[in-house]
Amino acid sequence: MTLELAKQFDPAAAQKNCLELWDRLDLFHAPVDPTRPSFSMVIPPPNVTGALHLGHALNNTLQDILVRQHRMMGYDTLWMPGTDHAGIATQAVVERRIRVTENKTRHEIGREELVRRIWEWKDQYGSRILNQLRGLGCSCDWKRARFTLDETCARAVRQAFFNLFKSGLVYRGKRLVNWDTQLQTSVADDETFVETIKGGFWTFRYPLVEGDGFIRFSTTRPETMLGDTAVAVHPEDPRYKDLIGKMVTVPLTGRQIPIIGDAILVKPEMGTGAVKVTPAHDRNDNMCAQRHGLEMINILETDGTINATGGIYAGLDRYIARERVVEDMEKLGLFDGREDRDIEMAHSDRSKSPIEPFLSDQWFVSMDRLAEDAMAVVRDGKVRIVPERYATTYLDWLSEKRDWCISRQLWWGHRIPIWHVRCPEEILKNALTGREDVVYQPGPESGTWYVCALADLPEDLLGANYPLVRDPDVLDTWFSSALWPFSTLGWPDKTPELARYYPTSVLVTSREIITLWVARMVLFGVECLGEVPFRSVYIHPKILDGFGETMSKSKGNGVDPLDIIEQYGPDALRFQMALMATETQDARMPVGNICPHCAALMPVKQEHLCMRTRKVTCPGCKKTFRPGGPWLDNDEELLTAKQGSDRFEQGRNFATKVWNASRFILMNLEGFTPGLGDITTLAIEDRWILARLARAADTVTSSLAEFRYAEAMRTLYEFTWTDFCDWYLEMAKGRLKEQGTRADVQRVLVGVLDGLIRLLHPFLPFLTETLWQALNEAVPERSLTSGAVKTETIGLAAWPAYPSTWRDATVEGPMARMQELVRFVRDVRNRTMLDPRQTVELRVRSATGPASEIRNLESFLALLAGTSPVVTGPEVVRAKFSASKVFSDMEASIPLEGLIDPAAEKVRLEKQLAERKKALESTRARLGNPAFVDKAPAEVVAQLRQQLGELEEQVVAIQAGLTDLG
RNA sequence: GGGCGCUUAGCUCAGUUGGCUAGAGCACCAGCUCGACACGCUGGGGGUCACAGGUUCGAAUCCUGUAGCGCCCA
Repeated sequence: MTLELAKQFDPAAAQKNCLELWDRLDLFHAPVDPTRPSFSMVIPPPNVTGALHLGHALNNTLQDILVRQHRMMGYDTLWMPGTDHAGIATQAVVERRIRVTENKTRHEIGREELVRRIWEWKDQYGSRILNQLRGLGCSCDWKRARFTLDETCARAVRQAFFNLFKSGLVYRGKRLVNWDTQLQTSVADDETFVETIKGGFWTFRYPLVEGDGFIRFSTTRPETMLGDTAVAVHPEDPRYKDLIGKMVTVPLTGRQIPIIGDAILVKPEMGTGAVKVTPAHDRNDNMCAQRHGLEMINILETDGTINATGGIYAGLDRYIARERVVEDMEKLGLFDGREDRDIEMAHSDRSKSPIEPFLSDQWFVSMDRLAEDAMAVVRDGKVRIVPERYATTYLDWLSEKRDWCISRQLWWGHRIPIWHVRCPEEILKNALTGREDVVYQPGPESGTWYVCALADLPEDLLGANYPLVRDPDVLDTWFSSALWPFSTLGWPDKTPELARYYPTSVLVTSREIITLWVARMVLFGVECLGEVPFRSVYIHPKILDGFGETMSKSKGNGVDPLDIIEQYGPDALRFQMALMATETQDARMPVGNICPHCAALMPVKQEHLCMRTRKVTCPGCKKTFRPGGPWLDNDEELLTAKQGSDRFEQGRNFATKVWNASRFILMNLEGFTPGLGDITTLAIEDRWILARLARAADTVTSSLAEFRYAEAMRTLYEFTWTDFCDWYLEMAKGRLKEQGTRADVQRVLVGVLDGLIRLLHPFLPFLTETLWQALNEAVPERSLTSGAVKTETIGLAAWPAYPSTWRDATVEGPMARMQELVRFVRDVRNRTMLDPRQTVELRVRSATGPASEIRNLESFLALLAGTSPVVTGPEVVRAKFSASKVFSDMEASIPLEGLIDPAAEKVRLEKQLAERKKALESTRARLGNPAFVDKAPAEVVAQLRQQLGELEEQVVAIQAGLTDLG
């Protein structure tokens, strides 16, 4: 019956044991049980080669809390885990390795070999982050784990693309990319770096077609004149206003182009106030061209030489062409000078060569109708976004209806299922008649076709004369991520899982991904299945460091959750994550360096970031170490600090508190018998803790239903620490010694603990499971309510819900009064340094009602405050030289002649008096205001009147106390 | 440039439809090794709720403006 818990909770051992237990019981595997309501979620798939960071810890803790709670509530619960192939990031990592170790580019290695190497890499590191999530306690259905590039997901991608293509929603168009002329490939924005180089700023003139006038403009890239299709001026600029709509001639090509007005592109104060527009070779010009429907002329070959469009300049490198163009313009008398200028220029990370904006063929998804549909489901509440303000982010972005560029010039990813062919249409018709799995659409020139298929097509499908050529590009990673809520469930097959768990219940994610991911999932869910992918979206805050900056390893302000787990345990980490999840959009966490010698925590300062400081001295042990940061090497001499935060102490301390309270209860179960009788016959203190528990359970349940994690966590913290440990447990200490009360106290203690750890389980799974196992052994029958039964794992125990009749307000008043008196006596004891063993005489003047309540709970005043029998009633008088305090409806005093310092006591009372007088004045003023009495609700007025009376009495009482002190 | 958020105790933050004398954790001060817990117990000090207007009987809370900080998207 009794079972002694270890003196200390051991988070690492608990983690290990619980993970084994849950695995053995298959707790996380979703049963697909149609007899129960379902609750399902898909994980935002982390990058397959990534490692757990604090953002993951937050995101996944919040998901796990919901999942565990719903599992306990009896739902058929699925949390679908998995990873994302993260096209660019992953390919870049492997390419970089190959470059470093073998000094080869991907072109030298070849497509097939590179992809093979990336798979190898993925197999090696792909499970790392999932294992880290498991260590965090995430109750994902690991057996169903998916990868965005696996077979199942690939089928979904293929089907979705096919459907979109068939509906005409996929088209091929031109777009500017970052072009690396050396490697002859496009590179992503994050694979470029900006470097300032010395360049020029040339000024030229274009002649007007009509008349003798000119328009002057300046440029840093004269050769792009060959591709100009307009000259832009500000529409309000008085110098040029009248020229808008007129034509000018581009001298070197003879082309006639318009002068247009564009307030976005043109800043009138810059240069001459006129700008040439080269839509095919400049990002801003390109957007301008889209606004005005301008022609886009490409003047470059892929190697950076001028193409045939450039006429006499064709074949020249662009920089040679630049010089020639300037010379030729000068000969024409249209060159007006050159200034030196520093130019911020993008360079390729890999080849270090300057990036050329380059117009290339890309695949797009047409957003118009899809966006409309995706907006509609949020507008009419089929998808609810929490907090609500993020619905605006979502709707604003979708309303731009920017077509989605889905092709990427990469090798790692889902290859676009398009084959290019040039042939007469009859050939296609003949070959494909009757086939449902292949569709084709005309290409840019007559006789060219795009063929899309559900399964790979052989090159010779149309015979040797008409070879099919597979499109080389892969799909944007977000394309496969957008299908995640249903691709993971087996779509396009009609699987039992899909029927059971789609639409999913909730998506938990962060704000920066609303447009990239959330919107696209809705888009595709509605398009592919005709049903939204999730009912709610919860957007959680972002964790920043103590300076309000984004955490990152490269800055050296990043807390690694694995270090936190090691130092404080997974439950402490989760506790803090839950507490940080408030409605705000950022949450700060001051970061510290942990001294590698003595483990003291030293706050990270601005000057420590980004490797700016190489060495610091520990304030504790005076030894030196290196602050945490993106150090490349290991310094043999100087140890590098891990980083942490003292914030996690609260969680660790809380876990310890729960552990110790449980330990106390289990120690005191000698003679325990189950069977708590009628609640209403219990002692007031028992009914009080049950009322508090019922209230806490209710708050936790309703808070979580609204994603108010912090409120739920705080409620449990306060209930546990204050109500249960500070008060109920302390009161129980006396009652456990008395035969009359012992049985009931034991039952209430155990029953409350049982409910408490169930409520805590979603937050602190390891601690609570460990305690649950101990309780199962020591007290199999313990629940406060008949419905709850002992289960093999707390993960399947019933979620607590107590009768509303337990929330008994009539017991809370007397208890609060008793607590106030205890605090008063303790305060007096502290101030007067009374011997703790010496009892004190407490006198309480109050009406007869409160007086009898006080007498009821008198034993606790003796136990907790060390009072001798309390004197209470309306006639009680204060002794001279008393410590006293007035409460709303009572005045307490302790005769202390010779023990207190009258002068100090007077200071205290003066202060109290001032407070009350101030309150009294403002209360009088408010009640004296006829408008208030007239307009405020009656109960507010009545309440204030009562308060006025109390304050008046209090002032009189305090003044009398002062007089008594002489 | 557009959108959004924040400014409450020394620090980090709660404060759900406006209504008791504004709360917590850490830090601080004083005192406690009394068999659950020093990762603890007891008590205490500490705030002009960024600033200026406005609405209201009543504003930390609603509105407008100002200042500062920050996040996201371009």
